[in-house]
Amino acid sequence: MATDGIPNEKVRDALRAAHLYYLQDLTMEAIASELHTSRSSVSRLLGFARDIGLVEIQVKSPADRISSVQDRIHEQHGVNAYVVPVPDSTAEVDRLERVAMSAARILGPFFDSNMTMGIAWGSTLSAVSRHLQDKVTHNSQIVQLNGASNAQTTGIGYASEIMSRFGRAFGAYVQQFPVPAFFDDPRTKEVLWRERSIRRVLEIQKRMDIALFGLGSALADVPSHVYVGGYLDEADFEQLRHSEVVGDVATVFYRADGSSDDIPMNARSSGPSLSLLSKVSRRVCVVSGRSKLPALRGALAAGVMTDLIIDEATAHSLLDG
Amino acid sequence: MATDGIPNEKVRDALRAAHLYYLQDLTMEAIASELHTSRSSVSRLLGFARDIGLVEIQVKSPADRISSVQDRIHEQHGVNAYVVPVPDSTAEVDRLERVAMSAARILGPFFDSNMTMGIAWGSTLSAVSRHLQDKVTHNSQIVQLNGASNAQTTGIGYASEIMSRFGRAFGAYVQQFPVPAFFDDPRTKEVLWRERSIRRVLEIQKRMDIALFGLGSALADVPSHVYVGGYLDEADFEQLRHSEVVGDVATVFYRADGSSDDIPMNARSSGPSLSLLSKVSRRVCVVSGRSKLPALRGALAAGVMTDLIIDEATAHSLLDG
DNA sequence: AGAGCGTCTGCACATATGTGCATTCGACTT
DNA sequence: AAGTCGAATGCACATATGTGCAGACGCTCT
Repeated sequence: MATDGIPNEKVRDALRAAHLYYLQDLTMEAIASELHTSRSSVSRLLGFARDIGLVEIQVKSPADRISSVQDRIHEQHGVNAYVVPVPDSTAEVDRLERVAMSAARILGPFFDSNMTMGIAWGSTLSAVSRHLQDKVTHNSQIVQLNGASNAQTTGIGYASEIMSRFGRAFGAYVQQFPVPAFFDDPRTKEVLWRERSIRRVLEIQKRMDIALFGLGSALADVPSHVYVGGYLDEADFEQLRHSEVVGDVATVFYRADGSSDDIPMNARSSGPSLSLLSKVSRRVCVVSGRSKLPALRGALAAGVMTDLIIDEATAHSLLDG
Repeated sequence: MATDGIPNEKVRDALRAAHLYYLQDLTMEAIASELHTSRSSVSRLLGFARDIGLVEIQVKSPADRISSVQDRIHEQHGVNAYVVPVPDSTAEVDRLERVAMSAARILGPFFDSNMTMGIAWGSTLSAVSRHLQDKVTHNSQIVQLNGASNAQTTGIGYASEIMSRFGRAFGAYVQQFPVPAFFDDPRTKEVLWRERSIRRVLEIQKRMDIALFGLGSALADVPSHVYVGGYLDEADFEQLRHSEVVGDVATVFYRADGSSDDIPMNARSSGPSLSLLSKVSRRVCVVSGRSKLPALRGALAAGVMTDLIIDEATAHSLLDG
């Protein structure tokens, strides 16, 4: 069942309240008397209705796009841009939070029944997962794009929490990917990739309709989760520097020109190769913060995304540079 | 221009405010400081944003339809039903008002650029027109379905006000139909229908993508606008009674079984014949109040509508009877 | 029956939002 | 330059909405 343990009656009331409030502009007071309950209950009921996704609010830019920034990004880089307004003064953390919230809202309409969405993991995705609006879908699934365990931990807690938040929000089946983020030996990966249990996941990945990911910025001042979680050692870093890596998508690395060939680390990565990724019809990238700029430029050069959700300041920098 | 005399800057701010408020859940206070203005201005800005249709709020019934009423109506009568929740105790006038408000909201998504919508006129349509949400469309038009003038007045004020409200809300071109609601002599109609200026309108009607109308209930306790506005005289009423008429759509009459042949009054009516109307792909009917029930049954029998927007009580009566 | 537990309710209060009004600002007229 | 008008602003107040809390209610378990 999609409607877990929630009494059907409550949903019915919530639906009715939402209808009266949002479609008929009644005040909560009026709705309360109509439902024979107190105003405060109505307030809570409406909150519930929003939570379970009975109410969808869209903000549409008028046909004559105000935010020409989005258009210019589209022209220059061929991706659909969603520029999230955030004042420059905002702290980096808040900025990510706000971009993530918008991303979660934008994502809603993208995902629907009978679809498969692949998601990476990291601080960006974690933030997005915390702001997802519920939306009922059927026969849909969420699949993890790259492994999360490392020498220290299984990484289960972090990555799988992201996964399950997505699964819960959409009522989708969640397919974990229980492999390490990076293998010590590329041959291990090759062997493991032949296992049926793994191939099943790889097959699902291959059929996904949407991919959702943030960007890792290898050597930026604000290192991404992959770079501080004990996934890589000093030798690995040295190797990345030597390969002139500027960023990664789902633990697959690339250079400033978008190329990702002959980067030894990729043979050890559990993530989907960029060429495989680019077969997905919709590839949504969420970026927040100027420190991601080099990684973003590389990712754009690689043509890794079709849709970009980005904060205002970084969007401007992207165009200025 | 679609964006009349509104300074572009205001729209930009409104869009930004809407984004921050609806998509990032900021408080108006926070938005005010971000836009360097006062909280009250933000409140007004958001109101403006809603007015010009930057914000769209949808209430979606979950897949497992709560309101089985809609489904049952669909099964029994083959039309898409939208049941508007209204308590039974509500006065007839308020009821119409609330149904109209919901209708206006439901209508929004139906109409888009490059479309033509034909509309009737009457108290129901008038109410709907007063609650329309703005929506920017291009190359779209609104066409009047039936004439509005009578022996006393040209009817211009009333009908054309409805028309122009629709036109304004959608930024659509408005095509009036400057003929009497009923001709005294059917031959006058025949002759006039050959005039090029009239044929032009008839051509537009023929190509419309949506038709929107209420129902007239001929002999009900609450007579419709047509029946009190001096459009018909006592002889006409007698004739209608004799023809066993139960209602009308855009001044075209029909019987309880849905038939409309051999009703003399129809030869004098300026409205589109039911057979012509039924060629329109989407035909939306708005009904409020139990007194419309006989007219509604007849209209359903005639298969005149594809979508029905109706108040709860009347919907129940429809199923019960 | 009665204790234990979690959920739901309405109250009272804390916040957040809407709006009349007087004032200011700018564009345009005389 | 002064005058006129309308739009835009912020203040103060009126409404509307959100939420902590204590009590009520309906369970289960003993």
